[in-house]
Amino acid sequence: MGPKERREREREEIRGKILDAARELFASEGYEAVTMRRIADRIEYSATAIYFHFKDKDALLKELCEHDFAQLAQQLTAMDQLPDPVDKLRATGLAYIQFGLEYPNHYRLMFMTPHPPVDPDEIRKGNPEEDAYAFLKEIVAECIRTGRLRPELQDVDLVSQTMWAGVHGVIALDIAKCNDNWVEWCPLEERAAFMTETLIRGIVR
Amino acid sequence: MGPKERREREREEIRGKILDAARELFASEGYEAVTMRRIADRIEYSATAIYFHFKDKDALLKELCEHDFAQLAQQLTAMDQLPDPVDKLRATGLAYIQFGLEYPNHYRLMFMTPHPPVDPDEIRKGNPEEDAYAFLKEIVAECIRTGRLRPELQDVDLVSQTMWAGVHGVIALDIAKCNDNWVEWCPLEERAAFMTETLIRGIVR
DNA sequence: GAACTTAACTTAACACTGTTAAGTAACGGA
DNA sequence: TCCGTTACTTAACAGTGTTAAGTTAAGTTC
Repeated sequence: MGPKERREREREEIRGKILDAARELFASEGYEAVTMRRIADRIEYSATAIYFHFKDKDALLKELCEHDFAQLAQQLTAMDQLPDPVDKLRATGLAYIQFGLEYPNHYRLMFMTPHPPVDPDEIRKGNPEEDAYAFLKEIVAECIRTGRLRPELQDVDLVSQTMWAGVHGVIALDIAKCNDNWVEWCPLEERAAFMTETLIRGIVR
Repeated sequence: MGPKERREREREEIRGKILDAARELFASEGYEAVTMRRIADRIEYSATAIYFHFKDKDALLKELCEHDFAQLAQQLTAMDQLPDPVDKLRATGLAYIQFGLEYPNHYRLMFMTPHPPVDPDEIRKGNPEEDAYAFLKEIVAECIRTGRLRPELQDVDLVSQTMWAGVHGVIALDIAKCNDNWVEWCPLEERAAFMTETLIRGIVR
């Protein structure tokens, strides 16, 4: 169906090129350090060309984050195959920390930087395939349902948010303070393992 | 002793004015949103005048952070009067979260933003009066010494860093995600209490 | 008391940022 | 062939942190 579709495809292609260049630069140097002009240089366009594909720099970031959120959710759902729900919980926590360790700059933008609230229209939560928090909640709910947690723990959100905060604390503190010679840091894997283990010990029956 | 000291005093005075203006603006609007020119406007000086008192914008931030670190340590040490070491640990965790809640913008700069490593010369750690981490370590050490923790837990740093990461996770996630309508957040006090309680239950004998 | 030095500034400017306005060249459809 | 749309470019704007050069007042020295 002719040139109309070809142009659509070309447009999509350069959009992708912009995203790729931005992802690479953001990931290696951080959002603030990267300029529109440098992104444009990478793909041999002028800086203003980007504005024909994205509203502004934040829109670029937002799109990348959405992709990363989905990727995180996908990596976590791999833990769903474990038979024991408490094992699932532990493995999910460790996988979460690993994600942060692997993509620290993405993690910073996703979870350590305040964002404007999401437009209620385009909120599409609850699908564990795309929503890591929904996945976590499902595991916690399963732990409660099968009687693995202390009987007074019935608030799925409270338990989920605390597990999340725990692993977030480990990786976020590491990202912000890894080259801080004030504290003699234990190896990250040790801290990750001990955090998940301690939280789980604190909630299981 | 004459005009020399008066000038020294005057210099100190405007230095303080700059710091006060910067603190107020940083705290209410965040570091990046505040410009040197606006700080200068507040105290009715030109922007360049600031550079006679501080090397650059980062130096301003660094000095403010140092002050805040000391204030945090001071607030935490108030918990030292509690008789029971485990109670101390719990109260310290809650006080830490309260500090973050009270000064979220300071907290962001202190603990959620990567900083260049501290110059080894001017590192002055270990004094619990000024060093919150040293204070935490002392409490954990006391818990271990008095046999309140599980016997296999002998690494003071690992336990301290995990307690820290836990409360950091609660407040850091709240600061970054408080206006995120994706997740239905439990009240912060609930999350704070449950985190400290769960971690403590996970480490006590 | 006049001349000189120094400290504490101010104004002007630089190199950069994200972003927008105005202009241009190529292409598809009538 | 003309026209309008699309996809861009160059030039420019307002704003940033920071520096260079000029100014003014005070203190010091002869």
